[in-house]
Amino acid sequence: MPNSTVKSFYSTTPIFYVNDAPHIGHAYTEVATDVVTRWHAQRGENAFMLTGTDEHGEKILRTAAANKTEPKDWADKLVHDSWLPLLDTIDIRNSDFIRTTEPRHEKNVQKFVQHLYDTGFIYQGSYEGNYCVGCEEYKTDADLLDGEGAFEGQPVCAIHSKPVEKLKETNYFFKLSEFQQPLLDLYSQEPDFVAPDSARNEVVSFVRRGLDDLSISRSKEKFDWGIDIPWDDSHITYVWFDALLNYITAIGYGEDDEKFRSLWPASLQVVGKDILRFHAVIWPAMLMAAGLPTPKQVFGHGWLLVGGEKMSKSKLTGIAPEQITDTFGSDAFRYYFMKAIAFGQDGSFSWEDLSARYQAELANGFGNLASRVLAMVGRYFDGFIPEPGEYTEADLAIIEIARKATNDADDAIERVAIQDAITSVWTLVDELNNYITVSEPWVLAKAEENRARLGTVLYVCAEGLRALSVLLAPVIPKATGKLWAAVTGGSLGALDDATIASAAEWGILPVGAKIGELEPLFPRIEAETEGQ
RNA sequence: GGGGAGUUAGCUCAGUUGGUUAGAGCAGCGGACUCAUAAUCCGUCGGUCACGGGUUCAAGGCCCGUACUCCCCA
Repeated sequence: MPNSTVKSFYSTTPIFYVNDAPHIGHAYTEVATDVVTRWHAQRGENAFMLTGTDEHGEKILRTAAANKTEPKDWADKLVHDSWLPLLDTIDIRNSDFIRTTEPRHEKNVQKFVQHLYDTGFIYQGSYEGNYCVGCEEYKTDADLLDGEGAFEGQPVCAIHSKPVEKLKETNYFFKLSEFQQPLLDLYSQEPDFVAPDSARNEVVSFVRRGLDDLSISRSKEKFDWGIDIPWDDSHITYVWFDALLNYITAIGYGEDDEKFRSLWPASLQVVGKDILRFHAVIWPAMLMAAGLPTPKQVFGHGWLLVGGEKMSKSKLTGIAPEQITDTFGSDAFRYYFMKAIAFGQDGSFSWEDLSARYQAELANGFGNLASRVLAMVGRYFDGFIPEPGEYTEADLAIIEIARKATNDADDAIERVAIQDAITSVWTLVDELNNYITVSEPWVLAKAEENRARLGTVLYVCAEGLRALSVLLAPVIPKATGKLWAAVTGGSLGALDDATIASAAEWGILPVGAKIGELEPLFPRIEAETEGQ
């Protein structure tokens, strides 16, 4: 429901290459984008998150053939068997899911390409080079190695170790070279366009060295699984050119101007650092050529390292997200990767660390806090939220911490510093646990004259839980949903409707509300050797 | 060959523009407490900030070099 008076926040993830097997790297990108987007939604903004699948290209055509099926059927199967389930596994709340084989995409990619052709940014040329089918791109000599074994004497792709094919074709080229200066201007005028700084530095130095025009078509003689070049049906669009355009075709480019204008330019486009160049160089150049605004920010995040190495299926360290969620749940998955790793830097994953943080932070820190507070409200006040009396210094300190945690976390999200945001929120978890110990409600409960004080202490605790439900909802939506339901007892409506700002306010929980039951949010996990 | 990032307590990491005795969490050790998922709270142990030079009144932070790790480009 686009509303012009409400700020919009449009975020994107890269689209999954449909042939890949989902692993925690994919899930990591999705979760990060989802957390930031949910936070903006919780602020009351018109938040829209896009993800999807990239389904064109020679490799998919070949895989489909190897599986004795049509490429579209093959992609259908993978989307439904792998990618949609992945989003469910890690609790992603995307607003839309674009597939590059959908008419809304194909048709409007053609419009875009035609527009660039008409305005002279695309021209015909010829290209000769060594093509690697695995990479789906031409390789320079430096990318090639001498073949070994069966491929003795042939140049092979350094990545795939398979022979490259010598190809010469007439192609259409995008005048990327004309955008060197405009891109450099963009980077300097909008320093946050590429983040973090390390990524920005790489991009800037790359563009400073000059840009070559980019081949954006492939002859159908080779394969024809792609989008036709509209004025020349002997060519199809190069997969990357096709794929990048998903970010605008999904939101109405070419056919729904109102929707498109309400969301574009994107606020945040999250990518892994391996594909940063496509998103921070080629993509903005394409948009400039078409006269469209560039996204506010392209954020390149780091790799997940397993045992010190980049995780990949070929190194057999690829980990399927369900391996983690089956044992720990989706909330723990989301929390762990967001809290343990500085977003933007490489980070190491280990089962030991995951397990330790689950136990120490989620079960003992947060989950147990919820249990002890609700148990005391139940035991001492029959489950009714007590009335607070006059606040002492200790109470006011908690109120202030809730306010500060909210503001600090909000600032951190603005910088896409997800880890910092959670750390800020966690100060409230820790301080509440501390507050309870110091306030000793179980001692107060022993003497009737302390009844008022006991009520105040537990009201402060309950309000703290209310604030935490809101602040942690973007990260651990399932657990906070249960906690919210229990602590408000339905007195404050839906958690989704509670704004971030309300977490910084005090005294919102109605006195006399009946709390609900709460099962342990993060039950202890006995087996410590899971995940082999 | 060119460029970028990194190397800080057993582990994972913070350390703004250089400025008092280098921090956190976890793990370890000692204690307190019992509302709670044997949870919580307090205290404590622990670092020649990769190595070698240099600039400075002052460097984990700046400069030069070396080693190792990773990434991008050619």
